[in-house]
Amino acid sequence: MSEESRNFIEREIDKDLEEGRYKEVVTRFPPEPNGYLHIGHAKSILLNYGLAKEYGGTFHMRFDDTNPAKEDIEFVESIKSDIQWLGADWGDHLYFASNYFDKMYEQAVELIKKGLAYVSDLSADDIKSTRGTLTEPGVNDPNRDRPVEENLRLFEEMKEGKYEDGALVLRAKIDMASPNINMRDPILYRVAHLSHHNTGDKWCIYPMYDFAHPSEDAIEGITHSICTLEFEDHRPLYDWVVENCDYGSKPRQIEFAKMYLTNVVTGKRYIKKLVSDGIVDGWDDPRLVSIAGLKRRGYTPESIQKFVELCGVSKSNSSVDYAMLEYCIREDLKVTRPRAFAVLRPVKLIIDNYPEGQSEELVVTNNTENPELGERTVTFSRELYIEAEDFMIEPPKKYFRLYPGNEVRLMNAYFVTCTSYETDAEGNVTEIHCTYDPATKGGDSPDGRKVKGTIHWVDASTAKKVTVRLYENIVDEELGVYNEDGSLNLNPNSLEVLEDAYVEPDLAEAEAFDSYQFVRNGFFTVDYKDSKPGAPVFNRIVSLKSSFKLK
RNA sequence: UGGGCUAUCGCCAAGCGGUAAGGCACAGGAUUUUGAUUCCUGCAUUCGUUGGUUCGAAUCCAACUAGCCCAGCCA
Repeated sequence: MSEESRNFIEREIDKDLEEGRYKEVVTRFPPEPNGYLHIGHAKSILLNYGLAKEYGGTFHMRFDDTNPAKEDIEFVESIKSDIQWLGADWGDHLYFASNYFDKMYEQAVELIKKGLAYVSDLSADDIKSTRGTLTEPGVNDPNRDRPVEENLRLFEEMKEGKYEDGALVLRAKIDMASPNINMRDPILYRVAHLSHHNTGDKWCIYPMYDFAHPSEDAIEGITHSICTLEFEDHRPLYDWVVENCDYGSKPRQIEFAKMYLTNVVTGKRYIKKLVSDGIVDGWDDPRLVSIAGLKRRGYTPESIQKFVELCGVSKSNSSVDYAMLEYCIREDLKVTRPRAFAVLRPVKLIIDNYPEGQSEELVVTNNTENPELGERTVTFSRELYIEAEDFMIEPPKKYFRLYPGNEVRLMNAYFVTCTSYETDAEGNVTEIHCTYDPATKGGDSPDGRKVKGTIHWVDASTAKKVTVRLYENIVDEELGVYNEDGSLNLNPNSLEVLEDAYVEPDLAEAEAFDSYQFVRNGFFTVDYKDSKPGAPVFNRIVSLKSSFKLK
């Protein structure tokens, strides 16, 4: 209700529209297909998509595939599906930078004709050494004044494959003394005899980012090219290309700060190593913050959309508290998913005064906050499983769950009073005995008697045994994933597998990605990778905000 | 050190010359058949620092300070 405040990008766009610089808004998300998308990309995707939608404009999906050395078709598909899953719909606006190679080549030729670009035979080392430093200007390339005709001939020969990789490059003629290093005659094209996933062997010269990106934007009629802060220094060059080439449209670049998250591994280098070392089981391991990982962990697109919204957009480097992401998924799942009983660390509860062999059915509400989620029937009988932590032999102060002599409510069922318990040789509780009050069916006492504790349970005669995985973020970034000597510095609690958890029988038939709130245990989803009908694996998406902790 | 950018509560973030929004986190309290949720309440006399302009500044000016980015034939 109070979103009158517009971020700085919206304000810029408003101004552009008012002043008539643009008539519409066209944005794009331009990943290079060289890896998987992570939570940071989600911000860029949703920002670009959201802006287009907000202004009734168009959103383009474009692969910035100008460097075959680093790219792979494998990533094209994964990126597309991640973006689709996130909810950014590009309609039929799917593009590949490589499809513009002809147009870019034409414009490069035009630049040569205008005397704004030249072919250089300097080696990579020479180009580097003549570029100057942060404080000293560079010196002019000896090829700088090569006649236009000769430049044209050489550039065409570059295209025809007459030169080895690295032999020649096309440079823009700008200013070797510019304080902005990007403007010191940047390279526009390099020779690379590489086969491209889209254009095959058609090209052996490829455009550099600084020439390709503004070209792509202009060709597609992008109005607002929104990118991250590190490209701020490139904007003068972006504008130079837009001004000096004739693509028929003039996009403008606006930069925003990347998003970082606390308490997660974001470094691509680390993640790659974790994957290749087999520490995690792929790019979609639920402990990672890749889009695929978050999806497998059970995060919903809606929760990520909300997260991005909540974080906002600015130009100051920031690192968002991971708790914010957890808040968003709780907020979403809380009212959209049914709540069910699951006992993660079971201990048997026997109701001594409940007739042996008897069983009854209880109707319970799936989500007390959202009646639309309906009701279900659960069975109740003499032997149940309850959470081991819901019973203590010697309770501390303020513990109001089960202990000898205490009465609690079995949620949706009856009041029970603990009468005795049994332990094994090590003193672990193996069995708890109690008596129930038949008059309290449903969980209310007709005599108005109150109990302080309510615990959840499953019927031992019908419950299904399942595997539950409790994930933590894989590591505290400050500790580093790997130590300097290469040894692993892994959070020992990053994955805990519980083999003998029990759930209500219906949950054993759950479909992949179904998610549930397990009463007092948090939010879980069925893992699509490992689950089989009748023996699902549940991943914990997020735990509840807090629970009773012993001192 | 040259250039570019940023600095508002533990973490995000509004604010754009008229006297510090909001969210997360946290802490109290109330309700509760999830120690969850919900519901109240509290949480920056102060906006990186120091000066200046002004009746009035987080907002304008100046000088400092700190952090991030740039010297790939990567994007």
